[in-house]
Amino acid sequence: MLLDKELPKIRTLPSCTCLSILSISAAFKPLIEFYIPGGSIKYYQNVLDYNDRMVTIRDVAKKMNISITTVSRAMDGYADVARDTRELVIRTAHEMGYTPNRAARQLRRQRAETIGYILPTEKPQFTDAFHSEFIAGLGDMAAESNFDLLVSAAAPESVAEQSLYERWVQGRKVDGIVLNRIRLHDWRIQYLSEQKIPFVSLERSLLPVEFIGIEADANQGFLELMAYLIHQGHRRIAYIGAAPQLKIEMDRYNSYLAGLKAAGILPDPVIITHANLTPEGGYLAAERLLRLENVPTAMVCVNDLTAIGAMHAANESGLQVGRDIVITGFDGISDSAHTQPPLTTLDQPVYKIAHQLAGMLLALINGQPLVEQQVKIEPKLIFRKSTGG
Amino acid sequence: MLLDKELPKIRTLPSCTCLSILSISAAFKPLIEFYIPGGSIKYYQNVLDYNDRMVTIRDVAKKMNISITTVSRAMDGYADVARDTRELVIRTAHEMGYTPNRAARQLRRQRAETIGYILPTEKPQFTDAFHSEFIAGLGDMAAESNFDLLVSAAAPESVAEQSLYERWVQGRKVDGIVLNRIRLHDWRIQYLSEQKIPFVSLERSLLPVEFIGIEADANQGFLELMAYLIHQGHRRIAYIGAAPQLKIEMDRYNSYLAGLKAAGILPDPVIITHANLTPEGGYLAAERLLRLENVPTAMVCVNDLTAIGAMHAANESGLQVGRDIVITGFDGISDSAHTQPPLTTLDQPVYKIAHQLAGMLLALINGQPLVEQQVKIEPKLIFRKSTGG
DNA sequence: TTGTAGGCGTTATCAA
DNA sequence: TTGATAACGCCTACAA
Repeated sequence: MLLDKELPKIRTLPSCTCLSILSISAAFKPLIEFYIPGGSIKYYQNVLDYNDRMVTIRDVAKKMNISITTVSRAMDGYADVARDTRELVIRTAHEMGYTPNRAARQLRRQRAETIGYILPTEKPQFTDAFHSEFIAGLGDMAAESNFDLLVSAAAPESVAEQSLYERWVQGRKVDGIVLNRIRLHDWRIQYLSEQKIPFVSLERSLLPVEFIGIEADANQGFLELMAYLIHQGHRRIAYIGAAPQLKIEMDRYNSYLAGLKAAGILPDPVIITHANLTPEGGYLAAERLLRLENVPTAMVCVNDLTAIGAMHAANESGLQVGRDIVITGFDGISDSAHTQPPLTTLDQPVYKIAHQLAGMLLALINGQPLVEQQVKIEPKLIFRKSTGG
Repeated sequence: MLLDKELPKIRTLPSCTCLSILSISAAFKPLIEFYIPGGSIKYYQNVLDYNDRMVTIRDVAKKMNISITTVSRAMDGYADVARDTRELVIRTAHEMGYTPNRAARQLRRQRAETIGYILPTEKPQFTDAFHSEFIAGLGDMAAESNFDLLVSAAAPESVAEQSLYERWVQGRKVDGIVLNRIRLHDWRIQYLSEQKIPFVSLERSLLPVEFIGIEADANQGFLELMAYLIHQGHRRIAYIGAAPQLKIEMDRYNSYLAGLKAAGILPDPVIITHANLTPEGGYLAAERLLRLENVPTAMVCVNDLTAIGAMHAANESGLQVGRDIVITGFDGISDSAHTQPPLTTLDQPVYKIAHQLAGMLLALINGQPLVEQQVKIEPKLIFRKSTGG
């Protein structure tokens, strides 16, 4: 089957990012049988018949007349290979198109070379641009260190979520985990701490556990936003939040309250409401608000998707957003620029945040010292038409 | 280091989906050194100190007093294990929390157990909901067969794209590939055919290569859509398409022309324009159209994102979409329900399409017979406010 | 129907 | 500074 193989052509291999979906459940593969005319049964194995074999470390070693050990160490950058040897090895490997076999390496190293992230959503159809950007950021950084990023989805506080984390941790599917949408008393943080598996998080919890990660400081921007609205003359400002046990909800809600307080406005529980971070949720919440006797003149939403839903509801009620009512978001997802009217929002550099977060996690995994354990980021206020002006 | 380990608790393992990002470039890991007081140097290896070892096939075999062979075959569903043995093995494995080690399996099988998909975009920040759903669909199906899905991004017809496909194919990163956004004369199809690596595609090319995949039939829906617009009285219907070498562009454009023809309307090249499937592109194209002397009264867009951008432009020109001008999309992404006004579109079940596509690819990879090689799907017309009504 | 043994490609240990 | 060798966990040809 193997022909005299031609070596792959020389090519540069720019680093790249790849998403990969994998299943964790045990593999019970269906049996495939072949009924041979003679009557015997064979197991069909593999149809692929590529035209050449993979280039292995042995091929490189043989070509250079050195041992595979040396090749391996040279490639991995160990100090105990002669400078010349290393350079030659790397060049030759490159020319031959050799890439270390990932499976073999993982098997030997007993590391997954993978970091994990579990989307806090019901379905894997994550239509929130926040998630896409977040994943892209994580993935790119992981790729830079030749790590995989494993992503799955599970509803927050569900049984599925718990068993997913357990499987990833206990089954060594991942060497570290990125957390997002932290809850105030988050079992995940406690669990991962106990299991002594490296993790980082966007937002901290209230648990007395050392926080390593990034925190977006909603306060400053929110105060500015509220001040702006109040300066415009708004006194009846509604709030559409998320589940109260979320850290972001607590932060943003508190900032909302602080904004009111700064202007001497008493919060009205009637126009303080909670949705679920989706357009659908925002739509329903806004609909309710708009049916009130004393309709609010502004709606401050906990994220952009909620705001998009709220705008939908407002429009349906015949209100022109930006003129009859004012709506704001939070996140700065790219869609927010193309809503009608474009959405005023607090812009977070989601991609960059995720990128840095993954970097911190990788440092943790590799036992490297972290320059900053706790990073703070200030979202930037972007004024668009949804708040008039 | 290893303590007397407690066996993991019993738990059910529902199948799950995971995205994983991985880098393909050769791994030149930075050297990490340890300066020990004595003066010697040690190589830092692994910080993790989990509390127990992984459960291997040997553990299961030992516990049951049978050979690992039997365990392996029972787990894989081979026919030559006694029914009782198999059941006992599976139950025991389950109880012990045993999951076959993926790396070892891949190494031995010489298969990546991975299918690949390269996003036809510049950046990995895929903000198009179409992509998210497509990926989710692929991933879920892959997961069902315990396959990974490798995802990366490269601009169509770029050098990066070509080298990415080459690396995946030649380096055996994937066992099969899913293609999307087919070009009329698509080098990928020719290349993958030559390399004899299994692949499936959404849309076919014009190349004389056997087509295995799914094709969305734009024609019927588009004709209905055009008929509807014309029935509403529209005579000047603009078209905002994509790059002309795309198969979807050809199909949808032809359907647009057919729709005009059916009503005896001559196409006007001035209001036939091309964008790039993004909101930004749609915005720019629509802006140009709206500056014409003889402004079109309707804009038919090649996809939802283009339509969203077009709506943005129309709104900025002071036009009320649905009343002053009519705009339509294609895809039925979830955002399209929350635009202002909600978008009339041709809805494709993207998730389901991707799911089925991956299923076909897996069958191909496993040498299983395909029930249907060529599947046709008819997008459903969804009328919303963007076309009045 | 079950068990034995060899090897997939890599890295780590130890000796040279 | 280098090389021989033994695992890592799994699958499978072959023998029993």
